[in-house]
Amino acid sequence: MARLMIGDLARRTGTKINTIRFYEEIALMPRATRTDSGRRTYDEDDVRRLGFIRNGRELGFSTDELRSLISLSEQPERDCGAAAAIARNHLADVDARIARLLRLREELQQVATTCEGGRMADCRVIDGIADGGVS
Amino acid sequence: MARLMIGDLARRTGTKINTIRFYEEIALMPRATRTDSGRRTYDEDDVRRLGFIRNGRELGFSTDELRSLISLSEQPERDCGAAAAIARNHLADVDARIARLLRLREELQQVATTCEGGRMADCRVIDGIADGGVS
DNA sequence: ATAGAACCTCCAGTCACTGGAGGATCAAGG
DNA sequence: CCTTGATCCTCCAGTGACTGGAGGTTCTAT
Repeated sequence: MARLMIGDLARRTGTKINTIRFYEEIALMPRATRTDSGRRTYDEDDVRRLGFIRNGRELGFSTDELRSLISLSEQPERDCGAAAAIARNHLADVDARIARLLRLREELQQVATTCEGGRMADCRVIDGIADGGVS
Repeated sequence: MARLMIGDLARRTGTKINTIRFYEEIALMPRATRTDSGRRTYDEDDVRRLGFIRNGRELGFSTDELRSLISLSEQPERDCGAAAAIARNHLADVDARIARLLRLREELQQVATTCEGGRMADCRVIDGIADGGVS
C-alpha cells in the first residue's frame, strides 16, 4: 500500500498543494496521517474525497454545502432527502442566474447593434446595462 | 434639487451604505460631494450609476470590467465603435457564462431529481457530484 | 557528501464586500 | 435651549476560497 505524498494527491486531483492544506485546515478534508518526519500521507479514499470536493466546487457548491453533503454521506442509513434538498436549492440559484443573464444578453445585443458609428454621447451601452434587464 | 444622503441612495438602489463607501474608495463611484459637515451627497446621476454597477455586479461583471465600461461612457466625443466592440465582447462573455450555467443546470437537475427518498448509501446526489458530470 | 526536489509552517494578499466600534451631527419634540 | 434617536463619519477587522512566498527541513539520487 504505497501511501501518497501531498504532491501525488495534488497531481492526481488537479489541486494545488496549498489548497489541499487549506482544505485540511477548514476540516473539509480529514486531518492527514503523517510520516515520522511530519509529512502528510494519503490513500485512495482521500483521492476520491478530494475529487468529490473539487467537482462540487466547480459545480458551485460552497465548502459548507460540501461539508454537510460529506457528513451526510458518512451516515449511510440516513434518509437521502436532505442531500436532495441541498442540490435542489442550488439548482434554484442557478436557474435564477440563468434567467438574469438571458435578460442581460438581450439588452447587450440590442445595445451592440444600435450603437454603430455614432458618438459615445448617444451610446446606449450604459443605459442598457443600467436597466440590467429590469425592463 | 434636493440632494440625496447616502442612506437615500442606499434605499433607492438596494445597496448597503458601507458598500457605497467602498465603491467610492475603489473609484468605482466618483468621490461624492460633501456637505459642510462632511456628509456625502448624491444626485440622480449617482442613482443611475450605482444602479448600473449593482446590476452589472449581479450579472457577474467584475469591478474592473465595470470601471472600463463606465470610463468609456465618460468620453462622449469618442467613437462609439469602441464601445460597441466592448459590448460585443461582453456579449460573448455572457454567452459563454450562459452556456456553462446551462450545462451545470442539467447536471444538477439530474443529481437533484434521481434521488428521492432512499437511504444515503444509495444517494445519487453524492455519486452525481463525485462523477462531476463525467457521465 | 551534496544538489535539488519536495515537503513543512506561517503569514500576507486577493476580491468584493460586510459589520462594528467609537464618535460627530442633524431634525424633532418637550 | 436641551435632549433623544436617527443618521452620518472614519477606521479597522472579518468573510470565503483560495494563492503565493519566505524561510527552513527532509528525502532521494548521484
